[in-house]
Amino acid sequence: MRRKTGALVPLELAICSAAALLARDGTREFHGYELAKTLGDVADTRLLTAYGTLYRALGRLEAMGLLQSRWEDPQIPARENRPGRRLYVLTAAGEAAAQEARKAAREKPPRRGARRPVPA
Amino acid sequence: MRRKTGALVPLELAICSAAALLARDGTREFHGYELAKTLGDVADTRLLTAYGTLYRALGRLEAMGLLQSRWEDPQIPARENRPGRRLYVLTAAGEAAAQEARKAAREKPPRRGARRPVPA
DNA sequence: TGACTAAGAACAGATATCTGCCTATTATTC
DNA sequence: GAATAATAGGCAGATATCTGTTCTTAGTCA
Repeated sequence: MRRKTGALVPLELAICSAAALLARDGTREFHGYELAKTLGDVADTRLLTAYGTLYRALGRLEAMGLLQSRWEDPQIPARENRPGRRLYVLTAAGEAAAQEARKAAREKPPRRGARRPVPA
Repeated sequence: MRRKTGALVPLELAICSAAALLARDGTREFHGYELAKTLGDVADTRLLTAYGTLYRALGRLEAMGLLQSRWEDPQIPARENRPGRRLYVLTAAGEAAAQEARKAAREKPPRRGARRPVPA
């Protein structure tokens, strides 16, 4: 779907909002799989049927400069016998964009029938 | 199934033999997923239905000292956007044990109906 | 020879991330 | 208001490795 330039699609907004909440709770960095589970708890599960969708959204957000990512210290996954994680942080721009998008969403509520992703 | 102490079960023999062949072809180090595909090409596919089986066998072989493992340089998987690999090498003991096991297998051929893992 | 049992094999699924291909939806254009 | 173009979303599967649980079989002992 086309997007209004500068606007966030619902999933992207959900990610940024969840990231902001996590940060407020002391978890500044998060990884995709973790976020998926978090979103799954809080929001409409249908958003998370496909991980591919989530990771692509994360990639877009990083490309837009709203998230920043780095690979965790490789010693950790090796020690814990699990795949390495890509850790994301919400940037200041991301925080601002999400705030903006939430405001826009409040002012122009979703068309009836539209699923709202995450109530944050 | 119980094992005669010091003996190798068919899958373990297959792994050691494949490792020896790979080494002879210039690939001293290999990883589980790679080996699975190799075995799949060469041997009875039924051996490879479950990766779990293979990784446990690799773990046993390492515990026996017939294989040695290390995690590859973490820069590489990060650069190539893929999970990290655990790299194995066949030890001298492993080479000897495999030779021994092959000799034993030749001298006492498998009971009828038994599937032989890899002809190497 | 037959029952017992230890341990390997199979099955299922978790952990994390990524890509290719097709479908659905949205913003724009006419 | 309908047609078009762009792109997000869904589906499927690859890349690698690991663990819990159940099934099976081979070695051992009576």
